[in-house]
Amino acid sequence: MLRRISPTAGGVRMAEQEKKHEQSELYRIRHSAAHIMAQAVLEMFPEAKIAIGPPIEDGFYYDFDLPRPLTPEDLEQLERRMREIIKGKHPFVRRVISAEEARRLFADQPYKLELIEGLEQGGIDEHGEPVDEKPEISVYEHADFVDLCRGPHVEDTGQINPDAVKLMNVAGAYWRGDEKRPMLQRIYGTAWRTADELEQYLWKLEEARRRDHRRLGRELDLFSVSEEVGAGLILWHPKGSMVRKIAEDFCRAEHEKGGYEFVYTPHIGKATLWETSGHLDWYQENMYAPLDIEGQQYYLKPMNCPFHVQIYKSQKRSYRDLPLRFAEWGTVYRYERSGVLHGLLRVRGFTQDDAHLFCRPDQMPQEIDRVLQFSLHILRAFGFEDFQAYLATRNPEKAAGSPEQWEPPTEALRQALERAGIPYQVDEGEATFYGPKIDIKVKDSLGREWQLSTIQFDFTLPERFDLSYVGEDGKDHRPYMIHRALLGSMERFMGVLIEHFAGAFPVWLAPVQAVIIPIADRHVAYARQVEASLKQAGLRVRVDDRSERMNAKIRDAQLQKVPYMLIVGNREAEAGAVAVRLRSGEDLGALSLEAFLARAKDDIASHA
RNA sequence: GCCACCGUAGCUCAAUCGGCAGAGCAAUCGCUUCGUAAGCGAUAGGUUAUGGGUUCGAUUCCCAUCGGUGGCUCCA
Repeated sequence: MLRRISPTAGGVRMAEQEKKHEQSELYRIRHSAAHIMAQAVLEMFPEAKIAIGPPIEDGFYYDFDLPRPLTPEDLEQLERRMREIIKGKHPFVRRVISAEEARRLFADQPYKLELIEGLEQGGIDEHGEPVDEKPEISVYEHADFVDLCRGPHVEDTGQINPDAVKLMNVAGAYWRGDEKRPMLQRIYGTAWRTADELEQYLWKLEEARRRDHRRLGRELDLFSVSEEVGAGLILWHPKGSMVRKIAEDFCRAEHEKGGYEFVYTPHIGKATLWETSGHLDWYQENMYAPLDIEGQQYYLKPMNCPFHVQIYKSQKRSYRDLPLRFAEWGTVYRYERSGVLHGLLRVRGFTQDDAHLFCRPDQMPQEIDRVLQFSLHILRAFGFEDFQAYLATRNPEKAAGSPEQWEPPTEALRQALERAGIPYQVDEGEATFYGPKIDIKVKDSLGREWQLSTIQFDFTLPERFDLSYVGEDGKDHRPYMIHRALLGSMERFMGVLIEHFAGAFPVWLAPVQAVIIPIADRHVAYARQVEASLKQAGLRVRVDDRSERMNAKIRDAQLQKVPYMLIVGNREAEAGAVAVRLRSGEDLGALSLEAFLARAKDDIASHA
């Protein structure tokens, strides 16, 4: 899906980039392929109502209102027909027409009529998004198919490579993305310049399937979801827990070095707390029904902030105390509609690496800079190098406080991004109800973007809870508050990590760092000795003492993506050595225990 | 939540038109003791997601519920 993007303050104008993108060959190929597909669909279902069909990242789609659900066989047939149309080399002809004429042309196409309405009035584009100027109405025609469209397209259908087009799948999609409007059938397709590019794209999809954290979660015995426990609730197995624990321990240590203090808070709180915080006003649809405890209503927490605020309020604070940074691996519960749940990436109960920063207004810019840098430091430690930031601004529909109140913090976040020099885009109206925020997305090894860190300014809670500190002047002042999670949630982060590394965690994170493989039973005693000394040195090792052949043990360790396989037989036992095989398949040969340990410690320290 | 598809042994998947539910891997028990990706044999494993209906007969057809997959909407 193409993201709606706004111009950034710094240099690069996104609108221009978008324009350039529209002129690109792939854009025109995909846009044209969408028209050709619509033609094929109309031939199959003359009564079909057509909606919109834009190019998207990696392909295109078109939405239809059809008399019956499409089947995979339909897709094959449509694809064959598309190839025929392509071979016809029909020219695409653009025509600018009046709204009158457009209405006549699309008289039996209600969705098109609605689009024409929007174009005519100006101010609304085909996605229902506001645009500045009133556009002219144009149609593109090829063969016997005419579509309301602003273009651009290829010159004729022959410029599309019939071997580089493929229809992928059918999905439901609301007309104009509005769940109150009709559900249409969306056909997704992909199109490229060459058959080679198509093949590469399909390979990438296959690779993504191979790395799917749900699949690896089962194969590597990391986590599971039990139908009996409930959807969206994660059970962490010992190996997954080990990875998560190491990640958490590392982050805790960094937080302590970074000036944070750890706190623990409960999982439920009284209704009055959530009333004061504003969650019952703004966030109730994501909260679970209250529990009744001796006639009082308690809610399961969807966020940790009100609790941290209470800790702040537990004593009179001086300006000398600030900034205060309270951190907690806080487990929260949020209602998510069943259809959105997805492995570890979208769940109903999750643990945030949460923290709340309380500071004086004059400390604010510095505090934001600091947390931004800290966030990048943590993400880099886990092997992420590519970042993209999003500045989310006030949503007039869903915002506490006045626009004037929002202005300074929004500007502070923007300036912090400028100073940090990471690329960012502005997401208009995407903020939470309590303040503007910066979201940081990382790119994984397949180039996919994942949202992890979030840094959210919060000017409402200090007011709602009447937070104060005593200033130099002896008077009470209102502190600023920043809400932040760096890995985001441990569940989502683990999911991203699994996919990023395809389950082959770097040594420092690997749940089992080395498997010791005795060649025959008589080598088990020596294997145990090796195990003992490596454990002594802090390594996570196991002996595979099953009555299996060495080959089978290597294969199993390999499939479990264990970083080191240490083969021990007569030669090693005599020399006090281990024969080291890496999961890459590389054979390092026999190393003394000391030499192996040095190597392992090196890999661990460098996060390799 | 909505649209489409799906749910058979721990996992991956078979089972013709509605006619006795099967294989590989994993597990268990033996045998085997092996030098860089699967040694051999035997055993066990099922209310075909759950509940209801149609039928002489349902894994197969229908309905409901639960769960999953791909999207939409929403989101850490």
